[in-house]
Amino acid sequence: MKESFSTSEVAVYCHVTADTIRKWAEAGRIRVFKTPGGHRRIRREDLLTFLRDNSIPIHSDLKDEGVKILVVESERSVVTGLRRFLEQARVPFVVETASDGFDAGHKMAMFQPDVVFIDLQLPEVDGLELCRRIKEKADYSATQIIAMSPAGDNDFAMRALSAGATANLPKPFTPDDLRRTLAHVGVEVG
Amino acid sequence: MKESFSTSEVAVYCHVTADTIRKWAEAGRIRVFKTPGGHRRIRREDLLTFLRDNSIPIHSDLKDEGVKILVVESERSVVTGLRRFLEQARVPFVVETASDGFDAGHKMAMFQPDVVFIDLQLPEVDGLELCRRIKEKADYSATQIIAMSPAGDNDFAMRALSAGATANLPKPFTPDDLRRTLAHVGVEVG
DNA sequence: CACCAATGGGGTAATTTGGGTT
DNA sequence: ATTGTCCAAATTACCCCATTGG
Repeated sequence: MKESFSTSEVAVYCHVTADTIRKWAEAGRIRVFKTPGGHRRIRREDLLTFLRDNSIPIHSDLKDEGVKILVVESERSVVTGLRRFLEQARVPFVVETASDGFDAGHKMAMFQPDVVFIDLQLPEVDGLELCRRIKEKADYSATQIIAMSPAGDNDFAMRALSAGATANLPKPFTPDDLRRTLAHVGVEVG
Repeated sequence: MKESFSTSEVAVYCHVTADTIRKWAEAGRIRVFKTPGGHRRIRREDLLTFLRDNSIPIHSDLKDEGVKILVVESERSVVTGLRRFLEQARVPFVVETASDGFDAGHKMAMFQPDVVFIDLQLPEVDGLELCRRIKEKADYSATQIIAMSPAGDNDFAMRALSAGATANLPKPFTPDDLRRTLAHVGVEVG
């Protein structure tokens, strides 16, 4: 996530030109610091404050509400467990769900999750194929996939990893399984 | 693509003067936000909503380069026929394809098509379910769905319409079938 | 070191606002 | 009731070119 912006970048978010941002900075309307050479930089935090103070719509690129997690499953069992765990661990997060291929594709595009949980035993959709589909898109090369296969089925787990999953989570899982798996995909827990 | 406009720019699209836009903004009729200096800005999205709500013709500058069409099928037969037809008819268009539910959902979100062709005999996906999934999202209430069922199968065609399709296109189809169907979903041909 | 798109400074032009009126 | 017009003051956009940043 970008932590600071130049005047012209801020200009886009504010729907004005870079010159106007310059004026605002000179007038002290927006908080700014300068590089040794004199170029202005605006911190993300300061930009957000400014946008909020002036009721200017905030583009989703600027928001940071925590880890974005998409759960693809048919029941709601994983979501509830995940929610409880992350709340207790005080990890900021947003969870969305999808129950079929269409929803999964739609949410991937709209929500741009950091982590995707995929139940490999979905009734309608081939979970392994879903892993491949996500990973084959360059935009999602950084997206972490956690495949969920029945506990004990090692073969299934291996196939998930070769289909593009970063980690495998047995199902059902303990809080400790979850902690370990999330840590493995780079989500700081506790 | 411009993402926001000043009052005078909006005035042109609405066929009134900038002062009138100002009044509309004050009256809360059109969604607006202000720069710190007090100048009004209207987001493209909000302008389009306003124009649609008031049945004001939408200038092509506000749209992108032609009718956006998404074709959901497994072979490439429909796309090639469609391309040839639209080129010959000199209708500006952009076509994208999807071959499964995931792709369809992803392209719907990224591409935001005006018209979606759905082959009801897809091997992996239930085309009727796809129609319902698209139509149940409020964002796509204006999206036109053209279902494609085997010629002669009236029952199939009827089910497609009740699932949310605007029109049915027999498969295989003639250029005239295509012209009629496109006209029916509001694409001006010839 | 050299490149080149981006930025700053300062001056000027064009738009926009708000309020009152037609 | 809605829209178009007028005005001065304020705000924003545009322009040139030396400097900076990646």
